Amino acid sequence: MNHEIGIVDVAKAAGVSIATVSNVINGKGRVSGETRRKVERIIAELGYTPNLPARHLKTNRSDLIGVVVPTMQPGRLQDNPFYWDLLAGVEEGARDGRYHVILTGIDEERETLAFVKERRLDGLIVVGAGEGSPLVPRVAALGVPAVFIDSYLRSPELNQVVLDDRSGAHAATAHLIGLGHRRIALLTGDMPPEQLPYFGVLYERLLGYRDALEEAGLPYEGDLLLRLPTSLEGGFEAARHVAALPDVTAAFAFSDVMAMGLVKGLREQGKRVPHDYSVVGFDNLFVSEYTAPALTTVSQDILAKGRVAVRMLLGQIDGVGDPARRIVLPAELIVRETTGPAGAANARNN
Amino acid sequence: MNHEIGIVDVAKAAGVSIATVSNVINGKGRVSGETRRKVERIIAELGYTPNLPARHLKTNRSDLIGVVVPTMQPGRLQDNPFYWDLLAGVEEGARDGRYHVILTGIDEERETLAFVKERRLDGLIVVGAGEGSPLVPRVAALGVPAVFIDSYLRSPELNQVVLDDRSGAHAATAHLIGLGHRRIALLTGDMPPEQLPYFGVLYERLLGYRDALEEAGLPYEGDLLLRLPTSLEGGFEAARHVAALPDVTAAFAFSDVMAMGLVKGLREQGKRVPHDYSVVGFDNLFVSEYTAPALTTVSQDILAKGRVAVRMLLGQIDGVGDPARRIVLPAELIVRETTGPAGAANARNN
DNA sequence: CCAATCGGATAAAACGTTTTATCACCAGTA
DNA sequence: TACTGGTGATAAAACGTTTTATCCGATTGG
Repeated sequence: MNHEIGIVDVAKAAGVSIATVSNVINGKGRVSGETRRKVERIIAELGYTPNLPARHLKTNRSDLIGVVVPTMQPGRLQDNPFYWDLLAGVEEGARDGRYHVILTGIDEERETLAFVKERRLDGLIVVGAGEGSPLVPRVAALGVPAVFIDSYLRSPELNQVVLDDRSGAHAATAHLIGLGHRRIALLTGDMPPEQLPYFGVLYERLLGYRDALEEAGLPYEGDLLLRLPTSLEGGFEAARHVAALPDVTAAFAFSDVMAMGLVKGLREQGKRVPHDYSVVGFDNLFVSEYTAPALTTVSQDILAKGRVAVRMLLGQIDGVGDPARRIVLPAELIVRETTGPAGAANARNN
Repeated sequence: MNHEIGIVDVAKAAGVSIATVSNVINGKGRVSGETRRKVERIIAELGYTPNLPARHLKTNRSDLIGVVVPTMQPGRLQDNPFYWDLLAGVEEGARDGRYHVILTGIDEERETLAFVKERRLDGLIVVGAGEGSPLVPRVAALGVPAVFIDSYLRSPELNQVVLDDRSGAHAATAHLIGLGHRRIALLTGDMPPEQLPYFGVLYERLLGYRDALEEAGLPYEGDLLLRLPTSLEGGFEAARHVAALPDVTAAFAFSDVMAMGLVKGLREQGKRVPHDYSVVGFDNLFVSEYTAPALTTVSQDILAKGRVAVRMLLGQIDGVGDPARRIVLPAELIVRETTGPAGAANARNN
């Protein structure tokens, strides 16, 4: 007799049909104020809670949106405490729309994405799948509303939200140039150059760097690009190379973790920051303000990124919202203590 | 005619009953090798994928496990890049068991947890709900398998996985004592003392600190406890108080972020670490190795925490596994550069 | 006064599975 | 021969919703 109470029990107790109860729950068909109130009272009394799987079977939906992140995708800033904020933004937005978020890390090569169809996911948010990623066509083929974060995909059919990486990198580089630096090393990450466009985020930052050089009439020199992993260790190792490059007085790292590794590495070489070298990072991690010295960096509002993406996705799901577009979020340069005027070291040396 | 193909289509195409198809899918009833192969072939040919909501309706399950985290719970180290690793561990473990993870941040006071029943979640992982939290009885009342992470709940009925905070704190304190420090400031967080036991993690660390003092025959002095927020800012502010405490030569912070704030604050006061003050943190964040100086801290394997928790939960769901227990994971002291012998400053001053 | 409209409610048919009870068949055994 | 037991397969009854088509007044319009 320990039977979960369902819509039929409510109907019976209220003396109405189950269709009416359903209508009350979903606020759909026509039902008089009086019966509505009665049904609602009964629902509360009985403590009825709907059986969502049943509803989902009938409606062919799931009220679930999937967030897909790469588990170990090379070239991503995988060690960053980056995803959490993003996820927090998504989750918050989804919950307002009575959706829930289902998270899954995927293996680029193998993953079949079958669960999307199986579970009848209502939408998908894909993080960090670049232009060349096999994931992109696979997701598109699913026929499910989707939005890509940090992807810079060329197809105008796809919904995207990205940071204005190019402007951010431009601002960072221009800041260094304004301080008198002429040769600025670049820590780009270690993917092969011909693949760089596939990692759109990094490519855009490279473009921003070039923009700023060009604007200042400075040459873009290939030997200033350091291809090392986008990690603390990579940045640390980069210090050796930076120190060996003649006339280089500044470095721009494409992530804060790299920048932190670099600062540490430079110090171990006996170099001081910003006295001997200026350093700029990218991301503005919450710790970047508290490193010593505090890191000059490009800030992005990751939480907002998540919020914007989910809002866009829900719009797609509900059929409202523009057919497809790319939303670009602003990047902001935050000047702290790792950057200073060029020539300080030279002045001392002379 | 654009009809999603279901189990009936497979059955028709294979010339068998739907029951048989169901059996081969689930590997349940008896079905001959021959027909099994035939059905499997048809399934592949037709590209059939099961409709999970339908299955879930029938089986009254969801193959979903929920992860519940506090959104803004006071006293938690909310800014830490902590949750992501935990979640990664959980997700990995769940996926092996064909479960998926549904994430939700909850508002302690308001949240009704209704979605657990509505969606027929198979299990719940609750993070950081202390002994006094209203969440705990609510989860227990749900009657769903659950495991609590970082909770230190007294009830032996509840499944828990925690770090060995007490031993970790003991090791940290003993390390400082071994270096000759006699008065060690403690950055505990800012919850009122009488509520401290509710934040089990912090309380255990306090106990570990006391253990070490007692072992060394040192007094436990209440005025060494600094009640400031468990954040970078809190640690930063603590520096003023630490500097004002007579004869204090070391500090133990209950999180790395606090420790980092403290180091920064001390430096702004003109104090050097570890020359004037030794500092120990807790957590071993991935950045802690790269701060300057590198942080001495207590390390915990957060990924493993997630993995262990989900394994425990799946055991509960499947009915195997011990009825209920508390798993304690080891903590390890990592000595880096923020700790050094006491008396260095005194020696200089004299 | 008849037809048309409308508000309120309902019966019953799905939705795509799993599962229980049953069946047909055959081989061995009494 | 009749019975038992096992193997392979199936028909049909759920599971708890949503939704479509229908119905029954009562009101309105001509």
